Amino acid sequence: MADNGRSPRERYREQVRDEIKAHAWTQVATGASAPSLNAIAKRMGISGPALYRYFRNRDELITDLVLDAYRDLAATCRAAAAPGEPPRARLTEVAVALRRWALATPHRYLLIFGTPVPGYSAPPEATTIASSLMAVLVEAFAESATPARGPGGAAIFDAHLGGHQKWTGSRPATAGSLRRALTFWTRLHGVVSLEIAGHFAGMGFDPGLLYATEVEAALTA
Amino acid sequence: MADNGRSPRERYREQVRDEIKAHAWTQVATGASAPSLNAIAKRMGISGPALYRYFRNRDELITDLVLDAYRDLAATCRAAAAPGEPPRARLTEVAVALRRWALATPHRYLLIFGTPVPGYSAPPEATTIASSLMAVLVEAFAESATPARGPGGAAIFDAHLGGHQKWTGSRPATAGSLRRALTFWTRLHGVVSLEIAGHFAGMGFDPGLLYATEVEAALTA
DNA sequence: TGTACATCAGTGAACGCGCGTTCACTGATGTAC
DNA sequence: TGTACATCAGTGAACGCGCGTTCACTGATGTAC
Repeated sequence: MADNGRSPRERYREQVRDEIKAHAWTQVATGASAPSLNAIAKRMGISGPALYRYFRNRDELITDLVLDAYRDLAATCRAAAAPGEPPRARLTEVAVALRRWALATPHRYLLIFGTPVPGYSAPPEATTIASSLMAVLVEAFAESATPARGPGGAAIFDAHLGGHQKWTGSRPATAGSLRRALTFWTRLHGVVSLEIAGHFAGMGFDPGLLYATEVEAALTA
Repeated sequence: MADNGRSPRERYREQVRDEIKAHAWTQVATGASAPSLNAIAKRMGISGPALYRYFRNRDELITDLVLDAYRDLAATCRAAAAPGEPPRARLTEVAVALRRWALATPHRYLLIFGTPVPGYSAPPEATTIASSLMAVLVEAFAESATPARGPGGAAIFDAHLGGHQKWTGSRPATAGSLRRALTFWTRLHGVVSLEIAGHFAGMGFDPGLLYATEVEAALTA
């Protein structure tokens, strides 16, 4: 809509780039650990080399996909954490949004958090966005009523975390909030990733219910 | 050692099969989502088609790798759960063994629990072995002093689990034990899989310490 | 112990395929005067 | 408004490569008499 000052050519470029990425996603979605330039071109009714006008090479395409996925997930989680509500409700909603996002586009989730794509290494920018995602959790836990200096091991880990807060991005948080955000995150990922990979398939129970239980437990503990 | 009655030819066959699989593993370990028959053959100083004497096709090789990995992991976990000790100690040791196993051969862990190999679907036997793995946890939790009918959501999930115990294999267990085993497992996986995929890389803290904290929390909760 | 035969591991050529990427090119679109 | 030029999207041919898989074959090993 807001084509602010960009030339028609620039707008066209971006449009085609987006189209390429869209095809890349559907390709990844239908099996294929990583998208193939030639296959995308064929789907678009375009010659293979044409894609090199838009992406320097395959890695750059993947990088773009990864960053887009990260950004979208971060935005989704941030949107889910409505600032008005109490922290616990916010965290629950973030958790729900995360699973919904993962189930809607499992390949996207797996591209980020699954087995690393062979021969490809994520750009540093990805880490930055991941941090901003984590920040949503950290902030909520920081506001949380129970600072929850847990017993035993948790205290040790909190102490250990003292010098390692680079990953929250902006303002510092207590070690306890960092730890809670981190373990909250790993617990969500544990359930979601196993569900997506189909490891609950033969077990008969409802993964959504397991998830809800786990989320509640993680927030209560 | 115990070459019980097997003909020399049979022993040779098995030996070569093992060698092929060994090469497949090192290949998977050095990047490559799935092993390539031709590449393996080249490494073995053998022509490509020769492998078809030992595996019907590529899928059969992968299946063998997957099953071997499952079996090895199950055996490792079972061995770690020394029957003499109290359940809590056993569970801790299983957890430690699991992470050790995963870190020693990340590709093996990821082949089982990571992004599914495109175009390949695990054989039903894999599920069976996975169940036997889970049984180790279930048994320990069943013996555990605190049957821990958790508050709220846990009770709901326990009720839900009522009709879905097919995955423990042999003797039935209480829903509470199943649930605890299951969530224990998802929590371990959450940390281990993120660590292996390199998602703690930029964060500076010690993943082992996080893991220990998480294990303790999971057993205390 | 020796010979005849069956088994079967491994070869080399060939199949069709898809991959990423380069190159010199055509032709349309935009820009400057 | 029209012309000259520059930009740049897209093409088609070609590169070398690796993939899984089949086929007819050679030659060694094991088995039966």
